[in-house]
Amino acid sequence: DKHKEKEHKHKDHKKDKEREKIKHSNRYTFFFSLLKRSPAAIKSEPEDDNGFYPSPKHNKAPKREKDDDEEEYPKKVKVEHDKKAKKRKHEYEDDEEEEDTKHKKKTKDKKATEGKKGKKEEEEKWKWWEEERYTDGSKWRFLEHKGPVFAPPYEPLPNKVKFYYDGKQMKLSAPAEEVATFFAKMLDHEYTTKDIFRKNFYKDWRKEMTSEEKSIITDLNKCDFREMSEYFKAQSEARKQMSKEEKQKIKEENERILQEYGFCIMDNHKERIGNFRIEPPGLFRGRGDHPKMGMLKRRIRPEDIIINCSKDSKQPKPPPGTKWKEVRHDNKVTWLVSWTENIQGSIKYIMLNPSSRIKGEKDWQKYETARRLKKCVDRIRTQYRDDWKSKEMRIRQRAVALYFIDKLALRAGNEKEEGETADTVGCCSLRVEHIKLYPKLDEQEYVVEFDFLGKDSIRYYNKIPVEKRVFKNLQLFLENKQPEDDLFDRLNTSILNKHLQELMDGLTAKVFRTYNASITLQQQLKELTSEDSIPAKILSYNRANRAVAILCNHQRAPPKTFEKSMQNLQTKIDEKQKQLSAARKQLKAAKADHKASHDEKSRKTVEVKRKAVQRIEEQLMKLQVQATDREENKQIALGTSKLNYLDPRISVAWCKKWSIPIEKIYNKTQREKFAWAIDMAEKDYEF
DNA sequence: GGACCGACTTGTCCGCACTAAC
DNA sequence: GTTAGTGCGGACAAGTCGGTCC
Repeated sequence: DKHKEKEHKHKDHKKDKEREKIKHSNRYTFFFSLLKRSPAAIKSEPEDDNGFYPSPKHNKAPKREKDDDEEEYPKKVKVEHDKKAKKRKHEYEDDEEEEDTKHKKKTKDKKATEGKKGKKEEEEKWKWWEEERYTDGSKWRFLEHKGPVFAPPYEPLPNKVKFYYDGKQMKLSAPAEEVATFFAKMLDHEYTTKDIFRKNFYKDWRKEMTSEEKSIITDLNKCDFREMSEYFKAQSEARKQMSKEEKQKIKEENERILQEYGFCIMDNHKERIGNFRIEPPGLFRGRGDHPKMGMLKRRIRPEDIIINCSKDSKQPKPPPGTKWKEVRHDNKVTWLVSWTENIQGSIKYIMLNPSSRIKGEKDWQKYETARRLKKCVDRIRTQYRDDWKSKEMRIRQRAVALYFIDKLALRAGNEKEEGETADTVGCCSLRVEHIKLYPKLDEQEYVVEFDFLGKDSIRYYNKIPVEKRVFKNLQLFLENKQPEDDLFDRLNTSILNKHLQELMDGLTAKVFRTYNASITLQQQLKELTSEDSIPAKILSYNRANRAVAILCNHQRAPPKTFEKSMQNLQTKIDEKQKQLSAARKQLKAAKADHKASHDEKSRKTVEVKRKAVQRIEEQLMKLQVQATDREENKQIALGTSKLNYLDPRISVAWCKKWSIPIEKIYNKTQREKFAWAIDMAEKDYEF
């Protein structure tokens, strides 16, 4: 627990530093140049969307879409479960005749060779995507779990660890001491020097003090936490030095807890829970310039917990001597446990792991919605272009905002309560101060410069030429406004989403992000992949992935060890190059030798040397590819887009098409999350 | 129509365990 | 066997979006 706290501090400190760096860097424009085809290019070529549909003969997806529509209208469609399931299965098989029988054969053979164990594993892998879904809005019929795992109780400091106030030693009461340790653990970090942090901390700390402590401690600056801090450092060091046996013991204990609390039974299936541990108390550290940083995140007790499970299940027991706040049986929601957090007053949940049916279905549905957008995106684009000319200001604003959301993959931008969170914005909440207009900039006309902090206070900086009409509209929106005024004063996310709902059922602002991300991946893969070695193909994949990450502005702080590891790689490349030239020389010599002697032995030597050169060339190429990939990835995070925006079926299809093992693209967790896609997508899948 | 709430997705970060290299 | 490097997975903050109430 203590260890974790410390880690926290570390994280935040580093984060701050990197943010600052990012703020002053100008790499964005550079990275946009990496995008072979910017979203703008995609936009101006509407023909891309024509003649693009999969042939129904081999593609399973179009059928699935129907299912999706059905789920969109759960109340309207009521079909008997079994019947429908059978029907669907039948359709599925018809559809896949050839491929499917092949597949079946394969799995049969596999089962036969793997024997009993393999069979068992096969059975354990439940293909929920081949089953019927609920159409009545309920999420489950049966739910049983063991409740949450609470944070370990506070362990008071040993007496030898002292706290000093104004130079004098002072023994704190347990509650005050606990909060003090939270601060002590963060001592090395910059934000303990920040005014807001200190102020918030001090205020909340006082609430935990006895009246006597309150009267003595009146100034945070006179508090000396250094001994505490040293103690925790020593503890974490000791933890690292633990013997193998001790570490093994801890691991086993964790595994035991996982087995006991980490799974639930939902509708006849054992499913993995996502986060079954309750967050430990500590000092809140939001991201960016958060007004609540330093506040005390209080300990969650059983009395704060609401349990959700089915009536006929064995209810989880609260710890001895305690009670749950409530036990409810709501099958219209997916969570198992919830509580209200004290910093923002928001509700936190324990839900299932991404590999679960309930999350997977939703994910699949998300991509189906994005695919429906693909079919009507031309119409929508035509319409918003028309709307740029509207007589009504609100319609023009809506149309320009939608253009940004589509072209730049901006987030919707809900309003936020001022003073409650860091000052960040999305599209609808952009302010005048966040954009600059340049009628002409470096050979380009009508350039808009965006500079704002988005989600997680990550800076979005981009200069982008727009169409003349958009530019003129923006000038109009800016008229008579102060920098802190809203750019789109007649628009908010609710208006925008209502409009989008009218354009397409289920359409909201974020669907554009999903759609543009997935379509970009598909296009980039088509463009970049060529008949080449597997590492080169994977580089192409990563580049396509990277184009999406740039589009979505998914950044990361360059890894601490980046420069060093880059250097190491370069050294390796240099060595390989030396090796290569040496090998070539040897080959040349062998050839000359063979020319002179013409005997069998020298011919063989030539062969051997030739192969050696080939092998080294391959190794060198692999290293170079690795270096390129890593360099390009320095400040870009691929994970978020891979996990949340890219239709996994595109990647699966690509792997199948180019005979790349899926493991090269998805790790174990990702394969579990995308099991549905891996199972259903064939090599000709089209998003 | 707007404040507020609830449910759920998206996002970044870091330590640690694992792996590869020596 | 040791060490350096890296990818995974957990933690938890911060978004989106729909619904309700007034």
